[in-house]
Amino acid sequence: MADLTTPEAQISEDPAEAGIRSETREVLLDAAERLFARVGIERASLRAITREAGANLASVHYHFGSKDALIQAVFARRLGPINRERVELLTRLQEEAGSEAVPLHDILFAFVEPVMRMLRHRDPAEARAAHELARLVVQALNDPEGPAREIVLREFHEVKERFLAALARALPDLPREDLFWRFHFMVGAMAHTASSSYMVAQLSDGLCDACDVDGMTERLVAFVAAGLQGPSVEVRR
Amino acid sequence: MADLTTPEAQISEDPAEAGIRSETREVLLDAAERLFARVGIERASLRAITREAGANLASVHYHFGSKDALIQAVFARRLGPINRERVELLTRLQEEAGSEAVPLHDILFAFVEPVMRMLRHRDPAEARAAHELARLVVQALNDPEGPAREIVLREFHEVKERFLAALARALPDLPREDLFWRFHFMVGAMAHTASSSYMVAQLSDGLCDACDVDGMTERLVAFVAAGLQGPSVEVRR
DNA sequence: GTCTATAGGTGGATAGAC
DNA sequence: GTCTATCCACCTATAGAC
Repeated sequence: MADLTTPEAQISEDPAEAGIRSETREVLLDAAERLFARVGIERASLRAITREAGANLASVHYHFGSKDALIQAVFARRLGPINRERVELLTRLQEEAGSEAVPLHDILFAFVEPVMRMLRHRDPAEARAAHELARLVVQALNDPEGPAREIVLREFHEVKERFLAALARALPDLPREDLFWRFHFMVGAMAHTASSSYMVAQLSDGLCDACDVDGMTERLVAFVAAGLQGPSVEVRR
Repeated sequence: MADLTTPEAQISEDPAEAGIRSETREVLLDAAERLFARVGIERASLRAITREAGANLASVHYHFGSKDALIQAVFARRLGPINRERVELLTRLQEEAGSEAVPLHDILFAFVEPVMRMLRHRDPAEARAAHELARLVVQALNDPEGPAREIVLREFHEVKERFLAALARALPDLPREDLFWRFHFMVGAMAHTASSSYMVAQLSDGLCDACDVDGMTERLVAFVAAGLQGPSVEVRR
């Protein structure tokens, strides 16, 4: 992160080697991610990770400083691009809309698309890895003592603010209190879908196809849109 | 579980002692639950649990056989009653409805009420414990190698089947494929709400009150009901 | 930057006295 | 049923040679 001098840059001049991109740091991140998905973050020992990476046990401490820092790096590497893209998509929509509010459906789509694109990956192994990453994020979010929770929340912060503002404009008649609650319900539905969509396949005995990411996305957006637009309830206090 | 002989029964004749219910087994379960919530399941060592319980390290192995068995017992003890009550509430609704379909709102309410009742506990410490239990359940569900996942799924199985059937009757025009997907979205919204409702308070800068469990429940049910009843999307394959 | 060796600690489990 | 003492596997982290 603070690696501004990039002392490795002068080494790999070989074009073939540059194509393979097998720098230890990256290989370690890949291996860690794979193992986190397979056995869980806590249970993935540095010994197992470095073995998987074909690297030395001490290399993790050289490149990251600690296991916790490695964990954080794994999450930051994935979540950064996704959340940046969410914000960029929304920005583009707002530019197109000019002084109008962005349509609800478009906002929701911009929110889920960057995640769903990962799940839709052509390579089944990559798609599976994406599902497991989503699962890891939910796991991290529900582990208050875990080292990844903070990263996930920080990476999500700007997304949350921007999309809440956009939703407030798209749903001008919805009381702010309802907006916050419904945003929360929406995040829950989406997180559970991204992390456990395979469950729908077994729940429906194969009728629903979790690999049909586009269909899943459309259904999810439709469900959430209907929920957001529903009537406000009278809440007696 | 297979404790049919109950060899302890002959011991505590004292009425005062019976009221306190301080049998080691139960004390261990309480202590474990408390520690799981505080530091996470994996990070709660048997040493810390038995210290918290005022019991001996070896007592866990005597009463449960292993740490994994203790973990499973903690979850089973809580989830059993909740899920049994969900089913009972639904059964009662169906008896009242006779040959009619149970109204959607009532079905949803029966689904969430037993969970929300825990969160609404008068004692703030108990209410907090309930939130953390919900968080533990979500955590367990997202940890494929964890010993609690299987228990959670097994305890939920009958609930799932019963409520899916009831929803199918309440929403006769909804294609089955949509029903499965929307049920999944619903579970996600509810799980995230039960486990992380405190986030809404900080998200809304205090405007939303996560302690107002009744208001939260009504909003959640309204959101999900609107989502379930929304129009089916045309999905191109 | 990589690797070996090892320090220093904690974990779950169990044998056997009481 | 309870408790002590102990086994042994495994972990992260680091020092220091190359």
